[in-house]
Amino acid sequence: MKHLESLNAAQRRAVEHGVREGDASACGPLLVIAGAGSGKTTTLASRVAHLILNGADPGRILLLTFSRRAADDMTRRVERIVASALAGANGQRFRSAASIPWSGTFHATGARLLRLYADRIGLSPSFTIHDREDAADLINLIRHELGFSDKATRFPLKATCLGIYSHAVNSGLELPKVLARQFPWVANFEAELRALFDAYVAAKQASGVLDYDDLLLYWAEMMRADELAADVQARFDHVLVDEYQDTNPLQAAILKGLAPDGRGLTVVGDDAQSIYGFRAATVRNILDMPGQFTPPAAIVTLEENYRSTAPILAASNAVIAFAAERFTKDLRSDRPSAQKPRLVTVADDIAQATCIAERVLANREAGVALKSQAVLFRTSHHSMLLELELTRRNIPFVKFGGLKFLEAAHVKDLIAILRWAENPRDRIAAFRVLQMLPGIGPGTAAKILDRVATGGSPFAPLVIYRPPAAAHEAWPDFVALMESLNERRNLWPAEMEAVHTWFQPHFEMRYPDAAVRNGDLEQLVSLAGQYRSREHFLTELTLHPPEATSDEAGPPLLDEDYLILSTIHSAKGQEWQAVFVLNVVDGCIPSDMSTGRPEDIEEERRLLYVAMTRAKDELHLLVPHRFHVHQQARNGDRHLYASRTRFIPASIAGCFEQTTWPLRRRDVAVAPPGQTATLDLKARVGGMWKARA
DNA sequence: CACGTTTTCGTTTTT
DNA sequence: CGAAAACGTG
Repeated sequence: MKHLESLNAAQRRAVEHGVREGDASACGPLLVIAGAGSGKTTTLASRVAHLILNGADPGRILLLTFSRRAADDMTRRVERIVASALAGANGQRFRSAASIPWSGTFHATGARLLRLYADRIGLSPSFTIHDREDAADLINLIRHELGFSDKATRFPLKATCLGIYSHAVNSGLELPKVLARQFPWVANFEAELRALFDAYVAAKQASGVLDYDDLLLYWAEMMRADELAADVQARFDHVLVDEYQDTNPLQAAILKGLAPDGRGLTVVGDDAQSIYGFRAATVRNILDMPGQFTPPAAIVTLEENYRSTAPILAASNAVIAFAAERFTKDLRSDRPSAQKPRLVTVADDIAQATCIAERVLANREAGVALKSQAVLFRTSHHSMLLELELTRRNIPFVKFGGLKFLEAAHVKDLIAILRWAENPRDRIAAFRVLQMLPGIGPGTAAKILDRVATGGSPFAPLVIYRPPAAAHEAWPDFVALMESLNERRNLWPAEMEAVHTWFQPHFEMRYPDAAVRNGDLEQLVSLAGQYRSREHFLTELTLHPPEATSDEAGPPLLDEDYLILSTIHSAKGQEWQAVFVLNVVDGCIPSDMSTGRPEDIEEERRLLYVAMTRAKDELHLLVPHRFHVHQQARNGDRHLYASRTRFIPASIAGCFEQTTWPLRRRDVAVAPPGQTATLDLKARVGGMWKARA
């Protein structure tokens, strides 16, 4: 068949596993270990297409991916492969027939199934979903109610509490173990935390609300109930999971429930790219997968790298070779190149930004579009200075990761109104909404909330409520809005317009910089038009928040050219011709936050490996010797010195071409590759007086 | 009890 | 430095 011709032998084995001519019904479990750039997406998409072409029903395939983007990408490819395999015949008809209705992240799929089965598991089908911030706010509320916020006790903050809870749920470990392993400094609060979590679960249930972890937890519980489990299993003939190295024990349990005997199960991943340990992901999932079944799952390993040049791959392999545990073999490339990846020493973080801006522009002159170049970094704020420099030079860019659009207070305000209307029991949404009115604070809001009924007309009691004097004027309009939303007097997305109109004056009153923030609201309103219903809009937005932010007002046009800025985590699965990695320095990679335990260090090493293996032709690792500490008084000039990351010791420095920037003829002549660069004092001294932002 | 001002504190990655 | 907690005032 045509779609198999372009695959190599291993890829082909993975694609064809268990499929006989015209019969895809008897596939045993399959594990595909897919090294970076080994054509993983192509292979997985080809397998799905192959299943369909051999009679599998696309509607009975479940495709679990790591992100929404990966899901979309995958389904597009499947459609294309199927269509082209049938070209000339009835390809057009197949294109739509090949779309995969059940594809998405674990969380989104969980939400969808839970809504479907809501009345059978005692959930309201109009449950709303708390994002990280909402969940933390609810925990905080309880933390205060239980009196854990006394100043003397130094009880963990809301985000830490939620982190502990989340880790316990996702890892399936007992609380003491979680505390000992991940949060030793608060281990003495075990009893209090237990009480807090108990009350937190009760509060969520009383509010008709699920948090991210619940989407997995309830799904997993559902798969433990025989009758429901059988029902869900019967929906799917094939279950395929991408990026399996970044799943956690809870997700593994769900998978086991979906395919207890492994029939129709395919998982794909690379243990060397496991970088979500902080979310309780564990490589054990992928390593132990084959042995879960009798007979054990078949294993196919993809080791041919089609992405990077040989020198880039050699350097990446050298970095990962130091990993404490390694399970896959080194990757091979057949793309020779004379150019080694560059290890560029710069004076400080300002020089780093200048260096990249110039190099990016030079590349573009040489014909490499901005879109084919990416700057990667460990943490979101590492790109701050670069963003300033790019803006100064009018170089357009889009930044992935460190999502801020949905976290903006005014955006959350608007969404909270919709969410409260959707689920009148959602306390956190209600709290937020009520306090937007003048004269209403936490106390009054709580009082009002007790009056909101759960029955047929939940907002009716508000009509007769007498608000504090300051809120008197705004009250009738507000109640009218909530009632109209509850009764769905306007169709979606007209509802959104109504909410926006009501919110506008309060918004202007509340935020002194309303003019600046207004664009976000308009964007939100126009975004609403893209969703079929209020529920769909709310769910999608919390589960798949817009992942990119741009330096320009609106989202960049598709045909525009822009540079990619991304956290390494968000760069997963992607590739670019030229890749720049910022701050390849101890304290940044590895982050000084996670140098405590050996496992943390190992994950940071894999992070660098992931960053490096994104590059096709050109890779620059930047090593600033000095950077400004960001936590200081305005105009401060405190800075600290850093040294090259421990993951690139002298013994493998020969894999890189070492340069300094700005490049001087002298440096090129004096420092042969493989030797540590000489200290560039001039650049340092010169850098001292450079204008700072 | 709301709301403005002062003080303290911590500080990644994301569904 | 910025967010969140603590404090003080009307």
